[in-house]
Amino acid sequence: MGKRKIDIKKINNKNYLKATFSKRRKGLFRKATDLCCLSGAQIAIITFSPGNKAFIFGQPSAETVIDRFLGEQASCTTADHDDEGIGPVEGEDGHEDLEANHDEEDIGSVDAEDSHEDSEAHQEEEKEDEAGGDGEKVSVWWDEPIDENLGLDELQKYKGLLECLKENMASKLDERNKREFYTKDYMAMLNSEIGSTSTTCQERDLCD
Amino acid sequence: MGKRKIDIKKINNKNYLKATFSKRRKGLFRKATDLCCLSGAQIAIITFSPGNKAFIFGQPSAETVIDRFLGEQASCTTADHDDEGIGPVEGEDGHEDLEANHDEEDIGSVDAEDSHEDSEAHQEEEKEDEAGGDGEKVSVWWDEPIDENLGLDELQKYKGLLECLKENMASKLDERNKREFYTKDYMAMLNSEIGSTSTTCQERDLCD
DNA sequence: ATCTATTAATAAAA
DNA sequence: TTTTTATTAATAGAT
Repeated sequence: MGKRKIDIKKINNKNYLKATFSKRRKGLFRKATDLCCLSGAQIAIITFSPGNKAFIFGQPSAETVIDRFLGEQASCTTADHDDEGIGPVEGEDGHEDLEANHDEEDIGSVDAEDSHEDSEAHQEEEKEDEAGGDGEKVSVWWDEPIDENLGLDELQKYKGLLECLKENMASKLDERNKREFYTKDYMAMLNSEIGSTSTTCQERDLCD
Repeated sequence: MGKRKIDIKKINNKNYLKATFSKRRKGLFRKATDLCCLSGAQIAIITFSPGNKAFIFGQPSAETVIDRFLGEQASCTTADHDDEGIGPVEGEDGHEDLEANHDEEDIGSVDAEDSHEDSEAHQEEEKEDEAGGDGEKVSVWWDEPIDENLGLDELQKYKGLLECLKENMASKLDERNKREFYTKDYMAMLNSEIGSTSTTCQERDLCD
């Protein structure tokens, strides 16, 4: 879509890569915005740039959608012997496929509510340090500090999420690992300090 | 981008909504594919259609990226008094913003590895029930049963994830809720049956 | 960072 | 429906 067609293959020139990632990441989020506004879909996008920086999109919030996804993943079909999909996500149709395995996506009942939710989909906070801010940009809800999205009411969902994750894992672990997981890790969690606000989890090497 | 420009506002016509969601959801995933291939970024997209069906995109897998996101969220800045971003995600640059608050995204060191990963980004599994399958479509890794992605090795990450979530929540809860959360929910988890493979989590009403 | 030539995505029609 | 076409939208390369 430019002055010349490019191959979709790894870009090695660093400057070109940077420019391309920036442009296309914004384009991706814009597409997600449009899709949310048009259809009322809930979408979360987590992007780790080549430099390992996170860019998050979420409608209504990334956490909300992630929780829903993880919760539904864990809530139902946790059998480990069949090879069909999970299929816990069903609103009102009669299908049973969680993923889009065929073209007819599904829509559900949406024509009952009229068009009155395109405004709440534009709560921008994009801080662009460009010179001439002519103010024609509308608000987006991505690129905001994650803490903003982690309101206390989100915590209620984490409670359920953790339970769901537990169930999901429990069904996958063999007895030995189950025992180890439950006893060691959960007990460690219970016994650990919970008052300090800046405890770190040494799963990643990104914070030192 | 069609024969006529459309407003980006809620579509009420059900058939049009269905067609539009389908087309644009595919377009969104295609854009994500391109961005991954071009830049080597890790991306996860979780989409709940208006009919509450989930469509998942993930490179290398949705779970991988989600885990990374939740882990980094929880691992660092869990203070609840300042209004700046979290900023735990730093690869090698000197920046400190987790979210894209300015245009210069960041890239990192990527020119070391040559272009040899456009092939692994195309493991399609899209089961299209179209008549003339001329086989010119390449593989994608979205739309696959989630169980496929939930290999046992993913479970290792959930262990860390749960710890991180715990830390993240602990710093947010006030003492009363902390006590309740830790004692009630975690103890319930510890005491619950973990052998049955199809336990359900009653957080959602999607599975009955 | 902005502009513009060009390709890519897609709304409406077939 | 799926496919085709007329248009708009996204963006590669240049400024």
